[in-house]
Amino acid sequence: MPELPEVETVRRGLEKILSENPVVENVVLRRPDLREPIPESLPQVLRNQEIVSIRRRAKYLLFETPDHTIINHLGMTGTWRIAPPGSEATHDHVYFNLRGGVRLAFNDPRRFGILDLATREKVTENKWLKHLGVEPLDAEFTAESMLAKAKGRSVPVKNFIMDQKVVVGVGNIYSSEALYLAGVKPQRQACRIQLSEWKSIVKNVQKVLSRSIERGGTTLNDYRQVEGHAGNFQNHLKVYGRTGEPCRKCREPVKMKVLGGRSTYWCSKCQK
DNA sequence: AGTGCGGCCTGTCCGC
DNA sequence: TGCGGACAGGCCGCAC
Repeated sequence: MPELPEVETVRRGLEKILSENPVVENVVLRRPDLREPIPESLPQVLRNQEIVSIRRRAKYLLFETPDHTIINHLGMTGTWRIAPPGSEATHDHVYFNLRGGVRLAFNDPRRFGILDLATREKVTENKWLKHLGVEPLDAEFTAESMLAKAKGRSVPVKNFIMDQKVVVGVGNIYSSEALYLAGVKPQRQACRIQLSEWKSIVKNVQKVLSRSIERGGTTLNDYRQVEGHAGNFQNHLKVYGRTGEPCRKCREPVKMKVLGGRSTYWCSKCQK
């Protein structure tokens, strides 16, 4: 589920809680087999450690102690929440008991999430992080660099901008949304996109991600902010999930087609 | 090397 | 109402 805006929203929620309760007194692993096993050493490594910062890289949350980084991916259905005594839930796989009495719970029904551990000095070599491309909200994400990377790439531009080795954080929802705003058909081959079109795609990827962060992300089913609130950006989606409904600009019914195994939405009149 | 597909899991929804 | 099947926002690894 969660793409960059949802992960960033969760990061901000966790940052608020951890700035007031920074010490993890202990960790409880209730179900350590997520997509890959949670490292057995995690509880002992985190015991009585201070979380000095919580960062985001791509769709990963990075909890940093003085010596270690905890790497967490929400998968499709992962959530963090404050879990007071008595609020235990099915699929609560991990608890962080914070000094001060707050308990954080990681809940993930589909268990596509990731919880991994690295030393801070080796974190960039971690298997989940080492191949990641550029951050879309950073200055290095430019039309010129996308044009260069797309050379020789025949995949649809929509799948290309979802490729985490190219640019991170853009998933199935925001790729369709950004290409709609840019007026570019999602099925066009990446290598055929002109520089002027890349300029619009870059600008609109940044715009849609920023606006979704401002609205606390997109909640379709599972995604929740740490405080339990739904996001709001689902009310601002232009094409995603709107098959057959009128385009908000030209009233043409929105089209849907599976590209690279993922549902893709576009307006056949507004996107060239 | 690049591409496309299967697999990982569970929950929900739709049609019969 | 019950059941089977399709589908869901991610990402890796594998064949071609």
